[in-house]
Amino acid sequence: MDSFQEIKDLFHVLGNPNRLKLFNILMTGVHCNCELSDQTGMAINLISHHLKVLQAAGLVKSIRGDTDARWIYYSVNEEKIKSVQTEINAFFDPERMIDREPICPPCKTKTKETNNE
Amino acid sequence: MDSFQEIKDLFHVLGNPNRLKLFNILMTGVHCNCELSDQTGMAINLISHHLKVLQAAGLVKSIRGDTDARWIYYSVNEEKIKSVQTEINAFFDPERMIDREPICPPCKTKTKETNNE
DNA sequence: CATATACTTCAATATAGATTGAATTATATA
DNA sequence: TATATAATTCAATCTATATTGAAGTATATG
Repeated sequence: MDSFQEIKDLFHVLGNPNRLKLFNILMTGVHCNCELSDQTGMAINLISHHLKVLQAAGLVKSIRGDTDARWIYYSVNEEKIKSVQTEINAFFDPERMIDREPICPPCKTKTKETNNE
Repeated sequence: MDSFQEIKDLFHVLGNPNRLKLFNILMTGVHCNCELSDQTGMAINLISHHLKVLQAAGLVKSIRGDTDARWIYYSVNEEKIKSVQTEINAFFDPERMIDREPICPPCKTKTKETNNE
């Protein structure tokens, strides 16, 4: 997948405020479902839905509890976070900027000529 | 404005694929409206709308042409980009992660106790 | 001043996807 | 095995906002 596509997916997934809120909590460490519910006030099934999207994007992972497998613990995928940082820094890199002249007049003129013939 | 709010706004604004596409082009330098239209295939009024949102978020700025003031040239706000980079690196900083124990069992037990009394 | 060009604004519609409540699945425990 | 708990899935609805076409504004030019 090209890097623009990855950036696009990232922004799309984290563009939702509730999803971002959940991800932000997970960035501070492992949390169980009930903690996420307590801290956000979101319905449990809604949390479940958003975590699934975050997981599908590779940003988050989950493991079942070892003492009680009904509980599920969520955390960020640290490898993915690293690559996200790299990608995003490249995306916002001011070095991408080129000192250019917009070609506005030429492209319009061309159109005009074509129409006038 | 707190930094989470800024991150939230950023992701919301760039969460739209067309807006991201426009911003991505502007990251490579100044462009006129017609170039943006050529490169994206988007309707001119739609471009105008999205640029306005990008501008309201402080990400993009525009100036009218000096030879012909009908033309408008768009570019990214470099100062803003710098602060965005800083904020976003802080947001994704793995150092935020704390090695903690989810408190799932306690919080449920507490609820149960309260209900049983 | 009238017409053309570049762009924006407005109002209406379309659409993706967020949210909700109910049903379902997985695990644990009496 | 029956019941309770934790979480997910499903189907239906709601909502924000993207998109479209038409009208409006600003600037330029004959």
